[in-house]
Amino acid sequence: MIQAAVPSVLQLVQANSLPGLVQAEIEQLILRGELAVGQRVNESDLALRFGMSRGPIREALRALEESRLVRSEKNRGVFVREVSVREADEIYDVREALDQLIGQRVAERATPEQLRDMQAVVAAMDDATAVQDIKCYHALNLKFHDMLVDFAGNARLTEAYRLLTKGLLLFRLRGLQDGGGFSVSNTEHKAVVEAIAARDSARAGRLLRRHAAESRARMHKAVAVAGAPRSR
Amino acid sequence: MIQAAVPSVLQLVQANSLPGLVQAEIEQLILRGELAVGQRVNESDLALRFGMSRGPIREALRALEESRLVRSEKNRGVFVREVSVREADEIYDVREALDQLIGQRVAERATPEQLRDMQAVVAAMDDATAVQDIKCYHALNLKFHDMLVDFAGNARLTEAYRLLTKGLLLFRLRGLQDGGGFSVSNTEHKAVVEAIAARDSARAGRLLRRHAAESRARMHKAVAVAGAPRSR
DNA sequence: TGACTGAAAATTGTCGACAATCTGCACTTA
DNA sequence: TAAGTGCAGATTGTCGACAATTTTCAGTCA
Repeated sequence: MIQAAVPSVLQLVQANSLPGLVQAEIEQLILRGELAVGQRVNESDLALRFGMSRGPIREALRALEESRLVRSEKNRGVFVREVSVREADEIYDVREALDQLIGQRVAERATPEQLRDMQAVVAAMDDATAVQDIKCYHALNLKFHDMLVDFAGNARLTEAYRLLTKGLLLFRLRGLQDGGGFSVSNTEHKAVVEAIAARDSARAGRLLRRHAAESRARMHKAVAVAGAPRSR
Repeated sequence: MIQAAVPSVLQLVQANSLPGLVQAEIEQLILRGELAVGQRVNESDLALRFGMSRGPIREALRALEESRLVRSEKNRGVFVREVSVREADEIYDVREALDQLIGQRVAERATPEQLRDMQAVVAAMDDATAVQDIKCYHALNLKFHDMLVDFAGNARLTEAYRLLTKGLLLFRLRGLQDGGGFSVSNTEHKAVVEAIAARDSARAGRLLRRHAAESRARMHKAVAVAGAPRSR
């Protein structure tokens, strides 16, 4: 059981397939911005980089295409997907609906331990705000929402939500940072956690939806400030 | 433009990649039940069947795995996914949230022509009900919901919704038909279309969500009647 | 100078082959 | 008879090679 908690590399390789592993690897490359948005992804390069043939790479890229992180043009290769403002807006529209559901379910189902975990992360974000450590804050913010969707206890919901989140991450890679207020954001987090602690399902849902809406508004503001970059 | 509306086979093959084509083909095989739920999918067989090597087949299967229509076990092959009652329930939970959003957006955005299309389908379902043509009714029902999500005008929403719908389709393939009432279902459809026609966004959303909830209840009823089949 | 042509290079798409692994079955043994 | 063992066949995982296509770029001509 202790071993299962921290699987060895051997176990990882044995359990997961090679294409699955490189899929995760390439995904990180994209999400960390090491593969630029819009850039073409060269199969041979990746094969060389990971020390394998192009077969597994192609399989991984097909999977990534299905999860909309890359798009593929016949005979021209696959490209890191560019997410437009319009598409980010669409994503937010869906995300608001899902966040409401998440808030409700977490309020209904979160264990006391999970509740403590959430409060801890929110407190950590307060600390990060105090020192103006924006990078740390962002990491914690991602973690917070990841926890929430996990604690909602619905695998399909998690899956759908993560898909959307990746799309948004991809959008942010296009260069615009969050528009100002990140202490504001944590105030919203606190209100959500409070509602969850009070087991007020409806309120938690409403607040988390509103949080998503505010986040979307901040995105729009950032876009406007950035001089309305190419709107496609 | 006329050609674009009905693309020739040649154009299809030129535009879409081979793996993409067989992906769609295999998906149909699964959704039409020709590949039994839980069954192992043999790569060589498929390669032979489609007259190509295993490479493109494997790529297609990876994509299908990402869209959760199959699962893959290392060195053992890929299997048509079995969707449990529990998972179907999870899907419905998400679907309710999305249906509400769909109802709202369609009420806001549907063109008069689209409205007429919806009314026509609902009328056709009435006809199917009159003749007790359950097969036709189901096809129309799928079409109706497909139209709705399209008319909501949000590509990401469409994508997420279709993913869930496929999961539900897969669940139904496990053998249980809808529990009774299918004229009841169309009454709900009519109410939704009415709200849309009245441009009452909130009501359309509420009604479509309720319709999903009723559908879920019918599913549960059918499962209970079918003697609580293995719950995994 | 600028646009066009065409060959060379690079890249993707597909295939067949072989290694690694699993499955089924006959055989052995207690 | 029942459990275990080991071999043969089937199946998946990966690779290197070649065909098809696109891209690049030098050379040509108006």
